[in-house]
Amino acid sequence: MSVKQLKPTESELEILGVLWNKEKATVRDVHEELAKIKDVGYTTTLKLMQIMHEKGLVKRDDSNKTHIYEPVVTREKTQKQLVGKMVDTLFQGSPTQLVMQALGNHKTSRRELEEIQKLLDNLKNQ
Amino acid sequence: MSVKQLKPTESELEILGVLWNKEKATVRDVHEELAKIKDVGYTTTLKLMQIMHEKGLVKRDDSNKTHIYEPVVTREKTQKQLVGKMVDTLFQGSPTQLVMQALGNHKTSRRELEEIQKLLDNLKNQ
DNA sequence: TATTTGATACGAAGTGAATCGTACGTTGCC
DNA sequence: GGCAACGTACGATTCACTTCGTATCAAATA
Repeated sequence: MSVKQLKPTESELEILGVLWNKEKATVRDVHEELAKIKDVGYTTTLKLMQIMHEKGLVKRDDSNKTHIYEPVVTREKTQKQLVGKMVDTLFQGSPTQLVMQALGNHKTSRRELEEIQKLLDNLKNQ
Repeated sequence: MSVKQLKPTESELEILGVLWNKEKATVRDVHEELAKIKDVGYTTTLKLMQIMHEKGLVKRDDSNKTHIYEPVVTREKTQKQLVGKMVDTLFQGSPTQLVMQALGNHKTSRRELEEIQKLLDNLKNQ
């Protein structure tokens, strides 16, 4: 059995988002991505990534002066974890309600609707 | 324009969940519900509900000694708000990905699948 | 009436997240 | 060599959330 995964904080999620997209990245890489969308100091990003390392959310190669970070937790696992929590606390345990909410409140392209339809057909035939 | 709705905290969501189900409730009502699922003191629940009142998340009738609380924010608005945030930070802006996640990782009854199918048909025909 | 019960108000402590300044080391020029 | 640039480490602060103890008041009751 693996260690129970702990919930990333809001800021940690932003950093994970960058790491998931880039696969690997330095603190500066991550910071420059974040700087595009929020006003934050370099050492803040550094500190957060160090903390994430302590928590085991990311691993790093520190054999060189400039450390290279990569995510440990996957995007899918994290999505599953947080969606599950949201279903529990906000949708009374009904993922269907969540689906209805998400579908009802966003514009969805025909292409995407077809994709969902395919998954739905699969689920129905089993 | 209305005041921007602020995000309820984890504990506040638990309390809102009770209030949404009961429509109205006293602190004791809420506390007894919460006590079923977590170990917490009465004054803690009281304090939280007072803070929620200050924030405008709930309103209360304090014309009697025992105050009666009811939610100001609706379940639907709150769901929409938090789902929207989750789509942004965890699903790269794609509600479809969230739908696939929710559908793929939970057992869903045929009855519910039909319900989703109905909504999907509606969306397709417009 | 005196006591107990049950309610609100509120201060204060504990905790965790986020932020940043400063110290310090290494590398690469001039 | 000396300086500037760039990197990590880390302490200290601030802020929000959570928790609970204590004070206080009002109502019910013995």
